[in-house]
Amino acid sequence: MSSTGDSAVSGGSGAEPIRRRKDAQRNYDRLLTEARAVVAERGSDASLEEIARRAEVGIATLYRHFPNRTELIRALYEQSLAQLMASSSDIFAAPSAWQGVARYVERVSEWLIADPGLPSIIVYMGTADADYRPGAAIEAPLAALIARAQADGELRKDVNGVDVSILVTMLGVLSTYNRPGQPATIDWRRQLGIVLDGLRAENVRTELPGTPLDADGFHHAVHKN
Amino acid sequence: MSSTGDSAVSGGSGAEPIRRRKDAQRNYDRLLTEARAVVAERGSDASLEEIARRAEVGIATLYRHFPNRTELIRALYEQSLAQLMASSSDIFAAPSAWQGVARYVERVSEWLIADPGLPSIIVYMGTADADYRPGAAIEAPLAALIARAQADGELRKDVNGVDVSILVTMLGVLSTYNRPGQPATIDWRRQLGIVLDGLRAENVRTELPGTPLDADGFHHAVHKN
DNA sequence: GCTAAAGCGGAGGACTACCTCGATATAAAT
DNA sequence: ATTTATATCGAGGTAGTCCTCCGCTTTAGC
Repeated sequence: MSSTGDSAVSGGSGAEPIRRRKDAQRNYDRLLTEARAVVAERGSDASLEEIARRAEVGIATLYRHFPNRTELIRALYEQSLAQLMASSSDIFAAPSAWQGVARYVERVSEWLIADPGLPSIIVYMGTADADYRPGAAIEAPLAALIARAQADGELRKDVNGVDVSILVTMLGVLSTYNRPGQPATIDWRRQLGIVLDGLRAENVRTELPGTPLDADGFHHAVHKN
Repeated sequence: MSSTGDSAVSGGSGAEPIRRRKDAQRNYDRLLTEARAVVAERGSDASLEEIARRAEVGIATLYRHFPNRTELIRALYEQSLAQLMASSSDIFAAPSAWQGVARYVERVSEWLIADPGLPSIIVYMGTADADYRPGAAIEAPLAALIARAQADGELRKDVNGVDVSILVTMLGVLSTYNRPGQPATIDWRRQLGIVLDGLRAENVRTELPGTPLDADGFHHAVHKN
């Protein structure tokens, strides 16, 4: 689900496809795959030696590819982010703004659910690497999408992009309760349906307390420091 | 918020108030308080030596009171559970079944939010101590309450107690994003409002996929083993 | 095939955590 | 005030982790 032949993408932090010896590339991919699995089980402070063991690679080899834990986690993070970006092209191309919002919630939740290690990875990146703003690229378009959906009278008017993102985060943590091998006992799409119904303008019955958090505040809260 | 003079309750796993020397009781309470704080920060596999350090107590003293990590976590768990039980008497005494459901969601979420360590503690108890069924006492009354709310036409008919409990779990994890000292940036009550609106029978617009999980399945999923 | 660069592996020193043991200190009962 | 059961403390053996150094192996270009 996450390791199927994307060795062309894995590597540099961006566009340059780093040239590596064949065996090195194999070990690099293997390390990344096992790291994802171990981090999913033990969190982002998992033992690097265990990751090397599972990848059947010496500990020094791990350190050759990733000089420190932060770089390893960053590689996992960027690999995942690239996948999200690829699969999210259709969010803003939805037939209606409301459907765009719905797709946003669904796609990002799906993405989080697919990898139980992601919450831990995201928090780690925020603390380790100062000013790392992953969602920056979508913040503005999302706000615009939400404004449109509200103008259309479909999305409730008392929420903003952060409120929606928090709901996504909540849905995403359900991945915690799915065992690695097992076929997912909790069907998060049921809760997704309930949440979506709660977001519709026509369904507003409860007045929400306080005021919505802004993007800065949310970033600060999630990427704790 | 959690350590204010309940030394009469702390101790045994039930009704017997264990007799201890005065200094021993003081250290016991202090250990529990600091353990809760450290577990909130680092999870249930936090360093026992750090807990002892913060409680300004020798490591051997910690082991005298709690022979192993499991007993320490269990003590935290039971202390919290007692608090929940105390504050939840009014759930089933609500004016209407729907309001009872709403109170259930609110009270339990409140309880989870108050202690960021709880999710970790609950999972740990489930794995370490085989067949430990905390919610057992409320399972049946909750199911009855839900049935009534559905019969009243207030709660959507396609959910069961587990669906509601999952939503509570989702709200509860928002505590993760509140820093210990800080005054809580994320206002979970906004998401609570959205979720409650999504639960109202009159607001059903989305058909929920699959079938709800039963209590056994939920217990299995949350208390992983 | 040969060679040089690139990669690999594991030992090892520093650190931290777990848990036990025996010596010392202290609360409380007479 | 004395005694004794209760508690406390930190050293220390074991084990796991982090990260580096350096000798050996393998790939890839000629």
